Amino acid sequence: MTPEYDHRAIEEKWMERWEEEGAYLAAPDPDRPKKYVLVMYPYPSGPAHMGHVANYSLGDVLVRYYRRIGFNVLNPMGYDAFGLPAENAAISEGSHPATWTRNNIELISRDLKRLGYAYDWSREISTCDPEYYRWTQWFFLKMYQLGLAYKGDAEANWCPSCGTVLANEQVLSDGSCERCGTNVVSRWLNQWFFKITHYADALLEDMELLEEWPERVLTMQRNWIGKSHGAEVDFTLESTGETIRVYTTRPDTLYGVTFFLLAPEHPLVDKLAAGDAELESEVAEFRERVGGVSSFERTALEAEKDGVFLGDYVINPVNGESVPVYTANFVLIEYGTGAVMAVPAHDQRDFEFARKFDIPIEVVIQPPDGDLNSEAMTEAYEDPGTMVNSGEFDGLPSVLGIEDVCDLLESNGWGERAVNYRLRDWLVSRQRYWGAPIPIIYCDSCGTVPVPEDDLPVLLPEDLDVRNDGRSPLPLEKSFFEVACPRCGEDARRETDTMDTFVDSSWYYFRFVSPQDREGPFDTGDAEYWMPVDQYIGGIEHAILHLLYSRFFTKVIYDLGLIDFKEPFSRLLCQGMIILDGAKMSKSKGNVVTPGEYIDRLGADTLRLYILFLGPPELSKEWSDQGVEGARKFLSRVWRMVHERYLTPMENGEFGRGADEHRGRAMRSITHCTIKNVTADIEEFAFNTAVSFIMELVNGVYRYTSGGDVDREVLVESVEAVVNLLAPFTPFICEELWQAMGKQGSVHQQPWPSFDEELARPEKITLVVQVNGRVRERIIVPSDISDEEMKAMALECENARKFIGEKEIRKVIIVPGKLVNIVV
RNA sequence: GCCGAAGUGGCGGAAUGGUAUACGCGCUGGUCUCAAAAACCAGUGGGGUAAAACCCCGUGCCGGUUCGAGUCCGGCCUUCGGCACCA
Repeated sequence: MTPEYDHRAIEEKWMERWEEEGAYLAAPDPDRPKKYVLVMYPYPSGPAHMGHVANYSLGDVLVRYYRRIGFNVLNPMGYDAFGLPAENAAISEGSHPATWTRNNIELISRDLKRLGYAYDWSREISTCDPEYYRWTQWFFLKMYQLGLAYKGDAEANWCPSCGTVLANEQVLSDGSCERCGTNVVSRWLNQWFFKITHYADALLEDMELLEEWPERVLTMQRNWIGKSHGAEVDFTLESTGETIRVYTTRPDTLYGVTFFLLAPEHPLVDKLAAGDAELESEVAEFRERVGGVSSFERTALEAEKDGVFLGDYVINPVNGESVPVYTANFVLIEYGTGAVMAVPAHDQRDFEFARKFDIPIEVVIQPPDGDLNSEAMTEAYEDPGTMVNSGEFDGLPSVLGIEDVCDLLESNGWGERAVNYRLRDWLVSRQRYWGAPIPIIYCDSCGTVPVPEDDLPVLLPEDLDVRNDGRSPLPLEKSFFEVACPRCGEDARRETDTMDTFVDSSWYYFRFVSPQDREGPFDTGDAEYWMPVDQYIGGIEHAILHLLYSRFFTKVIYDLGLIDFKEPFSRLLCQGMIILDGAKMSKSKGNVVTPGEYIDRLGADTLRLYILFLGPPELSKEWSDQGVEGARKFLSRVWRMVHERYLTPMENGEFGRGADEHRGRAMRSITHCTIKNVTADIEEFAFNTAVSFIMELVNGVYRYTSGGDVDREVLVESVEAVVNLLAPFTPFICEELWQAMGKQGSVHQQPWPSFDEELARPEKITLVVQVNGRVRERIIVPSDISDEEMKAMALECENARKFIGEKEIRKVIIVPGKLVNIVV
C-alpha cells in the first residue's frame, strides 16, 4: 500500500525535527573549507512574497549542495527592520512602527521556516535592535573620526505641507508628495554625508577583483560613478576681471566656445544681476520656472532649453574672444564647477540653446568625410574629427588635440587637466523617527561633538507615537534631545535626524559572523574565518546602491585595519523578478500571489521546486498557477515511484540480479549521466535544467520498471540518485523518502552522489547523417564507433545515397560520436 | 538619448558552431472505471498527402562568414530593465 503524500504532515514533522537537532547551526572549523552563502535579508513588510521564495530557494539549493560536497557553510538570516514603510503603516493603521515591524518579522520568519531553508537561526539579527544599531552608530563615529562623515548643504525634496524631507521614491512622477499630493519643492538643508567620493577610484579599480560578478552590475556601477577625464579652464569675467572656472571633457573644442553658462543656483548669477532691476526680476522669474520645483521635476520632463542673458561677457583664454554669459536650466550646480563653456557646434544641448537664443555657432571639428557648415547644421557633431579654426592646432586630429590643448593650458597657467565623477557623496540624514539616531551632540560652546563610544547606543525612544502628519516626533521629545555636552557638561542638543537604512544594510553581513559580540561590530577572528561572503544573492534592483555602499563600508573597515580584504562579496548572483501577467507583482496593482496559501495547499517543496524550475535565475519569470500544479504532480510521481516501483515490489521480492544486461546498462547510463549533469548545472546556477534532468531520470525509472526484467541493484542506484539529487531542491519530501527507504541519518548529510564517467556514456548513440548540411538520416550505432566506421555507414545508408546521386563527393566532415556531413 | 538584457511551439523554457523545440504546462487519444477524477501509456511547430513513407518551410528582420548558424560577424526592428541635460 502506498501511503498518501501528505505534505502538511511531512513538512511539519521535519521542520520541527531539524530545529530540535540544530541541524543547520554553523561554527568555525579551521580544518574544513568554508563557504559563506548570503541572500539579501528582507525588509519585513508582511509575510514572505514570491520574490523572497525565488531568492531564498535559490540560496538554499546552493547551501545544501555545498554542505554535501564537504564545505562548512554559514547561512544566516536577519531583518532590515528600520525604514519608512513602518512609519507610514503606523500612521494609517494607528500602530507603532516597532510593533508593526516585530509583527511582520514574526510573519515572515514563520514563512521562511515553513519553506525549510537551512538557516542558522541562532544568528538571527534585526537592524532595529539596539545591540545592532549600537554598532551602526559606532561606524558613524569612525567615519566622523576619519573625516568621512561631514555636515554640508544639500538640495532635498521638501514637502511644505508635511514639513519634511522626502526620499526620491516618495516623490511621484508628477512631482507631488506621495502622502498628501502637495507639490514638492527643492530646498537646501544642512545634512550629514558620508564621503564615498573619497573612494571613487578605489571603487572603480577594485572592480578588477570582482571577476565573478555579473558584467551588467559592474557596468551599472561604473556608469554610476561616472569618472571622466578632461580639463578645468579659467575664463575671465570682462566687467570685474575675476576668473570663473569650468570643467570640460572636450578641451579640443575650446576654440568653438561662443557663449558661457552658469547654473541657476550659481552665486555669480545674483552678483551679475545685482543693480539692474529689470534683470533681477527676469532672473527671479527664471528661477521660479526652473528652480522652484525640485530638480527631480526639472529633469523628469524633457524640459526645453531655457535661460537668461546676464548682461556680461567672459574672455576665452586661448583666443581672447569675448562671449556672452547666460544662466541656463540644464546646467547643474552639483556637477563640475557649476559653470559651462558652451560649444554649440559640438554639443547637442549647447546647440539647442544657441538656436533658441540666436547665438552664433562655430565649427572647430570637421568630420573625416564631411564639410560641416554652421548655418546648415541641424544637430551638433559630437564625434572626433580634424581641428579647424583653432589657431595653431588646425589640421590636428581632435583626439590628439585634447592632449595638446591641455599642455597649452597648463604651460600658460590658464587651466589644468582634471577628472570628474558623477558620483555624489552619500546623504545619510533622514528627518525620520524609525531609524538609527545619528550619534552627534550640538553644544553652544564646543560645537559639534560626537557621542563618546562608551555612551552607545544612543537609544531610539520606543514609547513615542508617530505623528499623523508624518513628521518625526524626535525633535519634540525633550527627554531625547536635551542632553549634557559630553565635553563641557553644559546643556546641549542631540541630533534628531536618523540614518538612512542603507547604512544599516551596508555592514550587516559582517555582524552575522559574530552576532552576539559585545566588544565590537564583529569579531575579527570569526571574520577571518568566514569572510568575505563567497556567494551573495539578491535582486537586480540593488545593483547600484546597496552593493556600492557595502563595498564602500568594506573599504573603510579595511582602512580601520579590522580586515585584510577589500571587497565583501566574492561572487554575486542577481535574481530576476517574479512577474504576473507581464507586470511586477505589487499591492497597488493587486496582482500579488502569496506563498503562504501555496505552502498550505500544495506544500513548501512544491513551491520551491516550481519557482526554481520556472527559468534561469537571472531572468524575470512569469508566475503560473497551472505550473505550480505541475510541480506538485512531479513530486507525487516521485513519491509513487519510490513506493510503487521500488519499496513494494522489493518487499514482494520481485527483483533479482543480473537481469537483462542491456536494459540495466541503459538505466545506469541515465543515472550516472543525470548525476553528472545535475552537479554541473547546480555549479552554474542552472537550476531549471537541473530539475529537468532529474525529471528525465524519474521518467527513466518508470520506463525501466514498466516492462522487462529489473535488476535490483540498478534500481536501487537510480532511485537513491533521484532522492539524493532532488534533496537540495525539495528537502522535506526527500528526507521523508530517505527514511522510508530505511536509510540511516539525514539525506541532507549524505555525501553528494558521484558518477562514473564510463557509465555516464550511453552504450548506443544516434549517428546523424547530413548531405550538404541537411539531415538526411539517423542511425543508431554503438557509442564507441570509430570515425572510419561512421563514414562508411553514412555513405552506405539509403537516404544519403539518394541525395548524393551521381554528384561528386567533395568532402566528408566527421564529428566523432555524433555526425557525418557529406558535401557534394 | 545613453547603457544593459531579451526576442525560439498555444504557454514557461532547452540547445560547447553539429539532430531546433529537451523538460514541464496545456491540448488530443488510449488503458483503468458504471461514470468521472486521479494515475499510467502514447501523440502534439507549420505546410503538402486520405494516410504513411517522404519532401518543403521554420529560432524578430536583412545581409555575411562556414561543409554546417538559434548560436559567430555587420546592419536594422521590437520589448523589458537601469540611468537620464554629468559639460
